[in-house]
Amino acid sequence: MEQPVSRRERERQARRLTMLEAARVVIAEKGLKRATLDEIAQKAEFGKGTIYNYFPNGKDEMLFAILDEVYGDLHTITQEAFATVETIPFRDRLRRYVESFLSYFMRHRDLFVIVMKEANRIAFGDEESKSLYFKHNLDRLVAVLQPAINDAMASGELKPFPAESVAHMILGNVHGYLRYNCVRDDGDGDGRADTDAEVACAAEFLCAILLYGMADTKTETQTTNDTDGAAEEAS
Amino acid sequence: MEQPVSRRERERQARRLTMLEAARVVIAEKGLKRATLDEIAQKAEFGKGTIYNYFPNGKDEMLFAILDEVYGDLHTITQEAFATVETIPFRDRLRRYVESFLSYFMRHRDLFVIVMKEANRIAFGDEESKSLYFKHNLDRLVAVLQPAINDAMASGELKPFPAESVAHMILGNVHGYLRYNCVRDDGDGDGRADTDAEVACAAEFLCAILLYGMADTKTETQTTNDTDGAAEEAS
Amino acid sequence: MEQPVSRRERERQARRLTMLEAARVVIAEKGLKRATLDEIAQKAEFGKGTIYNYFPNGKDEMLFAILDEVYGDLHTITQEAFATVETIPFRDRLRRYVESFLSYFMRHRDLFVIVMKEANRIAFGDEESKSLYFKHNLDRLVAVLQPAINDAMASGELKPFPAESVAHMILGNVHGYLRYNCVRDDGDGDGRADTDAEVACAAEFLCAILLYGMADTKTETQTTNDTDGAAEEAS
Amino acid sequence: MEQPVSRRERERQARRLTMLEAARVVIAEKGLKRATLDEIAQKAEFGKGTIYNYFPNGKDEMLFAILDEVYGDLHTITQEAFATVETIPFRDRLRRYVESFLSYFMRHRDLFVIVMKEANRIAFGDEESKSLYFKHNLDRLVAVLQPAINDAMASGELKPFPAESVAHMILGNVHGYLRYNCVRDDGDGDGRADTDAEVACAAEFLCAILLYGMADTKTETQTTNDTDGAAEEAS
DNA sequence: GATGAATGAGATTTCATTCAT
DNA sequence: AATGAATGAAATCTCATTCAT
Repeated sequence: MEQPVSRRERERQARRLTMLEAARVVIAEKGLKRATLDEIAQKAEFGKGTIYNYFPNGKDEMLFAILDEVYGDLHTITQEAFATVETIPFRDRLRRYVESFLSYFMRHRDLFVIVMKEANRIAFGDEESKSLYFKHNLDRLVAVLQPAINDAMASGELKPFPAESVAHMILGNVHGYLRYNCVRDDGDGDGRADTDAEVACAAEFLCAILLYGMADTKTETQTTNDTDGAAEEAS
Repeated sequence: MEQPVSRRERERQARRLTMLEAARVVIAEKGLKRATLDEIAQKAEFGKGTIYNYFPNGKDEMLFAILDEVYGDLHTITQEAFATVETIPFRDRLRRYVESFLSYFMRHRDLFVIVMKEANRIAFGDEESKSLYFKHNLDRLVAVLQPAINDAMASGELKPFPAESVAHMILGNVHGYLRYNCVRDDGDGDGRADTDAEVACAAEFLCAILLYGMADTKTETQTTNDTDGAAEEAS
Repeated sequence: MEQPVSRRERERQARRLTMLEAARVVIAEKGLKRATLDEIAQKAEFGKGTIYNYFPNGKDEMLFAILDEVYGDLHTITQEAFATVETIPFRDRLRRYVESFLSYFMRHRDLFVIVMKEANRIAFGDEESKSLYFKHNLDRLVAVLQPAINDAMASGELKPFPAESVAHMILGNVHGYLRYNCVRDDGDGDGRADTDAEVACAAEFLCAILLYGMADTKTETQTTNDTDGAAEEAS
Repeated sequence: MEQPVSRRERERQARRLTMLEAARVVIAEKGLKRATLDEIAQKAEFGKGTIYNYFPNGKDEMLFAILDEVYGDLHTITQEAFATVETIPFRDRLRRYVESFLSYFMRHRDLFVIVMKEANRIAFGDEESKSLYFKHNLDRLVAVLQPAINDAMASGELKPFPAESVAHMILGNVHGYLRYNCVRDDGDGDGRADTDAEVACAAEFLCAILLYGMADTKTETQTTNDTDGAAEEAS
């Protein structure tokens, strides 16, 4: 990361970024299929041939370069929340994590749109190497979450569910909330002002349910025992 | 459904189904874009032109016919679980619902794959009429869930969260679990034998967390109050 | 024409006419190529297959059946004006002829549109048998005009130009006027009221120039001699 | 026309012309509909895609590019004959004009065939923007003729008919003669030798009748008065 | 290294014609 | 005799990729 790079190399990287920026905008707007290399090249202000010098496999390679960045960022966010050895309770870490995650995609809506449009399509597609890419990146996130979850279970802060399933559930709910939110106010360029508050509120809601559930146990305490039983059964 | 239909009409419907069946297989395998009408027609053993007699707008119309069926089924499943006036507790209804929902897609894996591949791509696409289709169908499901949730909140069975958000969260988690499961054992045609047990187990897990959370409140009861506060704040 | 025909045969003819009527409307509106047999069959309220029973060669045969009728009518009109042995001057016959001809197509605008759209296209096309059809029908009209023109030349009423060229020029000018007129007020469904007057006026104009020219010979009588010379040279 | 153009641009124009040349041949032979882009591309020795780079709207755009050239040439011919301020009599201008006009299409038989086949079909078609194209180009020619006709009427050389109708009649007769001629010796590649003489002869004939009519007024001068009356009535 | 013109495989769509009912 | 569902050849148009300049 810190190695000395030639001016030439730095310029090359700058051009790569310009191209990816253009690809991001066009792919987010039209989807991978309808985004044409012509349009990306035009927006990037490079010749079509030049794009191929930087991304020999064309659009696909650009998409994965964009996804690399996204998953890299998410990995960093996840590590910042869970990888450090701190003594703060899991529930606070979770809250902070959910907030960073939501905030990241609220700030990069176009990246989220790209992920939504293309990730599942490719992940469920018949090109195994590509679908493994997503499995692998998801696993990397889970691998960061899992130890923290195990620790919290060991310390009695969390019920003893399968840690991997819990990790997926956390990720799935963040993802799900963003989807819900994107569909909801699709298109209205609402002020960034209330976004932070909105994110905080959403994180509050998600953590509340994930941690304590939606059932009101003050009135029906008799079901608590069943729950614990379930926790031990779950695969 | 029970009205007398002409033989002609019955045959027409049968051919439609044959075509949709072929489309389902091909689209699930290749995704909408890479599925060609030629291949669908070939698999259905009809001429390409015949497909156009039944689906004048081609592949797109076939996709939406398939989705209509899926969303119709999901609506039925949702109504069966929540629309009836019964006195059984919400948590049991939820459990039954989650199980039916999971079971439906476990039995129709290809439909789930199609939904995963195409629904988000279209829902986030720039053709408004099409993206509204998904918003509309999601709203229909929520509309069935919401009254049941409100009732359960009124009776004190559920905490007072915003019912719509709760509904979305339930749907999102079922969806998320299926995604997780599909990615996991993608491709291996494992025996149907343990599927029912697997579904029951997954439903157990999802309901456990959704209803009672992952936090072990026996050891840290002091946070319960925060939770209730959150419930009232959430948008 | 007057032979006894079976009811069966009469009904067959009636259906033929219904079909041609529909074809006329559709072909006039869309042109032969864009007129589909589906649309013609629908408008005629017959099955597509039935059309083929009556016109085994499809659209093309229908077009030629329509043209047969048109050229038949034009032939009749031409004969009515020129084939009878009368002693009225040529200029009066011409005037009457031009008026009938214009009137015919003013009353059957759709037929004229069909002729304009398709006749030249086919006449100049590479299917010899079809282009001969038009040559033949034009020749039939010329064959009626020519003797009358020769007579008028013999009697000194017309200058001695080649009769065939004169015949074509007459037909060409009637045709040209209709074209001009159709392009001019294309689409406005103007009242039929002034149509007769309009036709009379147009006939007057055409005959005036064809017979006496546009040059004002009262002021420049010296050119008259050249003219006669030309008349003898022309092929 | 004389501005310095880059080599690149010159080559682009050359390729455009090669493509149009191929299109001209194929469209003249088969007509617009039966001419396929495949065949045009093959004849031009370019890939199909390349044609679309130069003519994004395909065959149609090529046809109109050809027609643009034709109508441009006709406009030039018309201006050369009538737009200059000269003192030569109208009848001589007309003679020269008719000769140039006929000569142009005799030298470019394929262009005339294209005009005959497609112009009326489109002009009478239901796409208004396209039919207006022909109306507009005809009007441009009339606009050049009309002032010259008005001048000739003012100076007493022509009888006072409506100038616009006279202009259309002139154009219509040239057009009509070409049509007649084309139909007549369709296909025989007769020597160019006698073509000039033929054109001169045809021009002589057309002008003779247009200017002085076909009636022999030496024997029946009594009708002259009627004629002048008609001239003033005509619309 | 940058460029963009050229390419043609491949997809969609139309519709005249056939033929079993 | 009437029908219209089935057919597939044929045409258009797109766009990822190549490669000479």
